[in-house]
Amino acid sequence: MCKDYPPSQEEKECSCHSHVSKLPFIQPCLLLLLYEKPSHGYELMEKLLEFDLSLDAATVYRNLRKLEEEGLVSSQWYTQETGPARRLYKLTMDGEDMLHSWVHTIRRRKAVLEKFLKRYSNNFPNRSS
Amino acid sequence: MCKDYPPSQEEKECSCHSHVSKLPFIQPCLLLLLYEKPSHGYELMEKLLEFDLSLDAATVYRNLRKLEEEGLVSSQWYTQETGPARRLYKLTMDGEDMLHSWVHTIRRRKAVLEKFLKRYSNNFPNRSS
DNA sequence: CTCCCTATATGCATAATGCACATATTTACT
DNA sequence: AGTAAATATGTGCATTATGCATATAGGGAG
Repeated sequence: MCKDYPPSQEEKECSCHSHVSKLPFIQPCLLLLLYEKPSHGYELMEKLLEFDLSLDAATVYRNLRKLEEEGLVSSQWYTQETGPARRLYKLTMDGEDMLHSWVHTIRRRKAVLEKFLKRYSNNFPNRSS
Repeated sequence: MCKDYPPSQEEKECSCHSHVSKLPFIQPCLLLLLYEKPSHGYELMEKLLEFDLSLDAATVYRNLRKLEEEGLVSSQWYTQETGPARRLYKLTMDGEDMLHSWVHTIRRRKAVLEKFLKRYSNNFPNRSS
């Protein structure tokens, strides 16, 4: 892994791009969902299904707390409605910058997957669906 | 994570697909490279750069040993040429089946990334490069 | 009164990785 | 000859991330 991961706000990307291969996809998904609408963990857990992400509650809550530690989201308790208290998260400015940064990584990652699939097709032309 | 990961040889895919998000990309890359040509760890380490994968030697060697435990590759010491002995790996029949199985996962993973990027573009139309 | 859904959180075992380090062979340079 | 560097594989250790189980608590349905 390179030294400057996660990418700084100045560079918007790290220099070696090695994290393309270990993309912790839940993080950019949370940032995008929170850009669209402030939300809480339990709701986000369900929305993550749209990105084929597993719905383990512990993982979602811990990732949200981690994003908050990094200053990418902020939270406050919300008890207006019925039911248990919710921790309502919203995206910060740094979080929005990080979202844009992630997009570069994800585009590159997509290109790598395409490269793999093309190379596979070259070896197995009959299986290229 | 679902119970039937990795996918069995019968099903070719697991049922919940949650591993799409945690794709250990080094494994399918090793299988594809070994389909193209039997090789050893040090050489594979360099070829993995083509797929943007970090070149930590320990990770490569340990993944190869793991693939061998699972019966997807086989190895034998090779001392014909000059230099230190090499452990020469080649793909097994099960390994080739697993490679085909991985392709389904990677295609789905690619579709998820495209879904993310499209959703991002909807939110930031000016940034859609 | 109990069960289930909503909502958040912690503890523990497991798995995977990065880095440092160890070892051995051969080549290249001084 | 001596020493550094490239080739080649491997282990040990600390860190990190995850899944699963569990705990807690509010509120609605039967």
